[in-house]
Amino acid sequence: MATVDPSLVAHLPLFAGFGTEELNDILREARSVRFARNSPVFEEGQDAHSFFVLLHGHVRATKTTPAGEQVVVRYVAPGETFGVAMAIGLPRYPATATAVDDSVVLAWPSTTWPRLVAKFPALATNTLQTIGSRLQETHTRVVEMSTQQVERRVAHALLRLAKQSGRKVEHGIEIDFPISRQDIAQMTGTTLHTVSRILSGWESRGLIEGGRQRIVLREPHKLFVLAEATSGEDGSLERP
Amino acid sequence: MATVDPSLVAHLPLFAGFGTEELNDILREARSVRFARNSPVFEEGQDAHSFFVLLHGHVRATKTTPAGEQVVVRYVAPGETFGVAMAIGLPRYPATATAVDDSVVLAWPSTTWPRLVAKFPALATNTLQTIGSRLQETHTRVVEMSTQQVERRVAHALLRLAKQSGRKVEHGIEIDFPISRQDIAQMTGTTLHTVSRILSGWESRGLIEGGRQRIVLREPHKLFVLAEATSGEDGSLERP
DNA sequence: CCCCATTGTTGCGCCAACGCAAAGTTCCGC
DNA sequence: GCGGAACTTTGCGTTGGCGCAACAATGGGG
Repeated sequence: MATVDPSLVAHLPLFAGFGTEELNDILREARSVRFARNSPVFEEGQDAHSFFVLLHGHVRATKTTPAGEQVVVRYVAPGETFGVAMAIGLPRYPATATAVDDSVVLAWPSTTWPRLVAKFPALATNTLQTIGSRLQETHTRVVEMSTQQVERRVAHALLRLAKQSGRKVEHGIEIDFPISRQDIAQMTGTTLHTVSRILSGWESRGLIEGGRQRIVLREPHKLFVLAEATSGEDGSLERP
Repeated sequence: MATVDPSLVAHLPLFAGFGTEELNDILREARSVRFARNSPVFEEGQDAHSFFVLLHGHVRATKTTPAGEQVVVRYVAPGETFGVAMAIGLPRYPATATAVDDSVVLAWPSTTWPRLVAKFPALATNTLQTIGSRLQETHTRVVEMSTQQVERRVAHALLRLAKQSGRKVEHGIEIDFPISRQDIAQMTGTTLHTVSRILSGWESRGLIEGGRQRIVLREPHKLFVLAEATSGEDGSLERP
């Protein structure tokens, strides 16, 4: 069985502090799997057979409510771990993971986790930090949803996506995977229609450039100002 | 210095799988501290000098926005850990912790964490599970805020508080610590006024019984129905 | 015991955002 | 190259919940 080149993953947070020797030991247990665009990596409620590291592409994690509404939990960028349900004590995946672009992942059977952790305790502390960061981010999201109105939330979402998965293009920064208005709505707790209206507005103001499942930030700084605007009162500009 | 009786904490998730011997080893590093009602345990932005286990009382964790709005991150019940910033790699506390009732905590200097983890790797995995659960809960909250309207969110919040810190009383279940309308507003992302209106409505319907910083659930089941009510009721309509 | 700060209630006007509807646009498979 | 599915835009009417305001009730401190 051909294992993955350790140098490809040595820099990942999950493997911080590991040497080539140990990495090989860990990588031997993994297999690399390809997922075509729009195909599911795993589904909410399935038992958590594997945990993953994304090597290439982008993966979207969503939760579905009993009423059938979907909410985007997060977007996974290359290098990040996902599907670590077992590590946090869940027998089933709490969300659905979908490849939004052709993607390549490393997959470990969940059963290997306890053994790996026993042998390499740093895996647990590294994962603890990763999950901790995610908790922080999710709290930030709660705070935003509690205190900001939709336009600012959308601005924050775009800036975050650009930071995480932005690609420099001629006229600005393009979000490096297909993302629809609907997706953004599900990230920010609003509706497709409201997002569309907001983005249309921004496009006419030259802040962004839109397209089908495509967004380019042309004026990230102006977006940032919009996102951080202290609603208090600073005699700023609104509504042309 | 008198150490804490191991039998008092042996059942806590943080110490799952530990024997008396090991517990004494760990407890020797801690000191027990009392906080009067409404006094701060630590403040957002302070460096994370200690981590804690709540032995008695109740603690509220809040984040404050640049604009000065507060959001309640969670309520800590006896037996839970809090202030574990250092364990998840944060040099400063990401939130403010306030004793909402006279409380007693066990406090370890954050510097002891690495040493304790090195000696007792189970601490890391136990904490990983705890943080994982919190991440789950926070995601649930995001989903609720994204999809449900205020009344249902408030119902959920009350039910959760009752489950976590409810005390059986003659006429129902009372939330076991002082909690204001404002607090509930900050938990659910709405305003004091809206919460007050909702609770007044429920009180006149006999669902709850209110008072100053006091809430008794008289008809938890009816509240539950309200919280879970599938208003739209379809079952399947959407395509990712 | 009384005062006053804190907490809770409620009426009223308003607007951000939703829901519905309908049409336009882009992409993909056949 | 055609047809349909998926995605996007935009107008319009409605409304949940916010903001303001004024008042009432409660309980702790002096």
